[in-house]
Amino acid sequence: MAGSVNKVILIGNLGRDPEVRTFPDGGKICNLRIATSERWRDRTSGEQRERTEWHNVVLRGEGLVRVAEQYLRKGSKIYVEGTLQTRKWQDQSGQDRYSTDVVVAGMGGTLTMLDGRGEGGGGAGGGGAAGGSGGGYDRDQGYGASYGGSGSSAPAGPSDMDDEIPF
Amino acid sequence: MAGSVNKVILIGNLGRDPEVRTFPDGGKICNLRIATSERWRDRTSGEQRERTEWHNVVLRGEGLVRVAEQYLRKGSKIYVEGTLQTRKWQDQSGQDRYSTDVVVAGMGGTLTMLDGRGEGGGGAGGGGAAGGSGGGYDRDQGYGASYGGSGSSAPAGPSDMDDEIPF
Amino acid sequence: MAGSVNKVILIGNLGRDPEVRTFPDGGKICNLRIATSERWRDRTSGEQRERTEWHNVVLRGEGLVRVAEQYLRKGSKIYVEGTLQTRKWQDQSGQDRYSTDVVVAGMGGTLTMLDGRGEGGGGAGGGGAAGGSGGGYDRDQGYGASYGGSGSSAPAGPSDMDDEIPF
Amino acid sequence: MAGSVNKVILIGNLGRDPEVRTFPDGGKICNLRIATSERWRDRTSGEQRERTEWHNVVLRGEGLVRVAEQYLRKGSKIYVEGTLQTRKWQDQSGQDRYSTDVVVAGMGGTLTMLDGRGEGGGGAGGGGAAGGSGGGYDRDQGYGASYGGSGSSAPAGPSDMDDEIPF
DNA sequence: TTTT
DNA sequence: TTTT
Repeated sequence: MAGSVNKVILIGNLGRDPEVRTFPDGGKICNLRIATSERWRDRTSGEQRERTEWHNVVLRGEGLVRVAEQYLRKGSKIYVEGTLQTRKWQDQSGQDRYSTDVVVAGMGGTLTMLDGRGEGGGGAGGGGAAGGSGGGYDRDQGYGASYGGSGSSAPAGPSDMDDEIPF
Repeated sequence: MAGSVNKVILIGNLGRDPEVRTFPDGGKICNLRIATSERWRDRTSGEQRERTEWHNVVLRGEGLVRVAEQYLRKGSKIYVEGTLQTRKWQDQSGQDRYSTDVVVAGMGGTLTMLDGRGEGGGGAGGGGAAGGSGGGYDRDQGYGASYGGSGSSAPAGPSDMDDEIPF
Repeated sequence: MAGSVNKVILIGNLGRDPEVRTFPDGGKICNLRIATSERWRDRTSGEQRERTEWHNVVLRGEGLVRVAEQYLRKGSKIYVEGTLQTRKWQDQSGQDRYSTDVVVAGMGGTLTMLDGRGEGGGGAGGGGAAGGSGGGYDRDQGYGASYGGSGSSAPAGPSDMDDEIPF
Repeated sequence: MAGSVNKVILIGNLGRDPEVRTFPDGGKICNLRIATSERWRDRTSGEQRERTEWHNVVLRGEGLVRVAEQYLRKGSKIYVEGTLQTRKWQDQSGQDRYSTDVVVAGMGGTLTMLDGRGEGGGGAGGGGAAGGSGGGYDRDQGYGASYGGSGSSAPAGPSDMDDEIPF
């Protein structure tokens, strides 16, 4: 089906430090846990209510992962743009289970830090944008999934084999 | 946490007819199953690849539900804007399970039909927008979640006279 | 044309304090000047480049204007979601001129403050969200254009009890 | 300012055929004129109102331009995602003038056709997505700005020199 | 289970 | 100038 769009935009804070996983082939992904919350006044009781939602975010692509490792910490506030993906897995008893992630990768993926100057909870150092640099993870808006370097002009460099990666 | 955003934008087709549930208090919700798909050319093999993603969409609010009942059918192409929500439930064995939905409701929720002229598979009739219906489910962009009830069907309260305001 | 979408999402900083205009009928709008900037590395020279874009943002609706007056200052970082609107006017010589604004109003409009805790440059005080107010400018996500007045401050009509509904 | 976002999302119809401009260096851009419209019921009069907004959209990057040339026609319905850019120019009398465009290019830019099957008004032929074409303008979602070919790993291939191009 |  |  051409003509489809699958886009998620989140602004929230990390509930814990980023978790990076390295695969045998050297590929890496990074898992983030992001909280968003909404507040509203209850129509009937007039009380203030709040609800926090937790999101599993997966960063793919060396540039995005490196930025996360260097600058993000528990508490960091970020903007991410990615796609919704539900993956199937099996629990110990062999039953099918499903988990839905926000995958930030490739051309449509974006990660932007919103903390004043790269603090967060740990001391990510650096600052808003690319900071260090040398890496080329600067782009359109904030850090983009621009794992440029290597000449990989494809949308999603190392993630071509995503299908095979049991992240 | 103020300062958060939780937004999902999908354009896709319904995999089946909308399913409406009515609650004891008369409230209704509507469940949609929407497919999005992405295509890309594999970098190494050069082959065309495709992956379809299925999304659970929940419409809340009488206006949205009515529009879905009247106009949407299996195959309908729509634009929806909503929020990500993961809910917890228990399976037969009492185990915790989680499901993630795209909830279209309230002020940030939008549903817009993208089919040429309100067909779909069944014969939704009508067309693009809500049409008459006297319901006031017309808004900013397409059908909005404007269960304003009280007659407040206008886009922006005091701005009804925007045309006249030389801002 | 049903089936259209006109949406702008900006995250940036105010270039100056908000400017509020009051109309004879008591209505108010607020003009903001927001900067976004992109950075990229020039492909040929390898130099770091930056380009700043300035946006005219118009807030309509008493809730949004009040929030801006109270909490926003030059330097404040905000998220806004609105629509693109180009208006025509005439310069002194009677020539047609056009200006394009991002209008934040109505149901699709959102303004969220992203500063740590409601500072900005002046001392907006308060914090992230609507603060006390009793005004109902709290909503789905951050401050919404919820000039509902009449008591309809809830996110989604019948879904007030969503927590209890096992949908 | 790191940490900024500048994003426009439009769904609308072309008011006329795409207009392609070729530069001395062989680079191309394509200008589109897209209509979006909103409908609402006037709160006081109860009358149905409608307002159409016209947007100038600029496609940059050979892939996007080629897709536009091949498949888009007056009347085509499309989804575009781009950034807001205001450019300054001088009229005959030497006065500064400004125009605001939605620029679709680079990594954040997306163009997706929403017409049933690639019709439009002329006979764009083909269909929804890029289809054959051997061009590789298929990506994440619909046609992406995947000016792959030439090994240009940069966000916006030929647009590196955008600053210099008086488009 | 949709669409192309 | 598009669309409904």
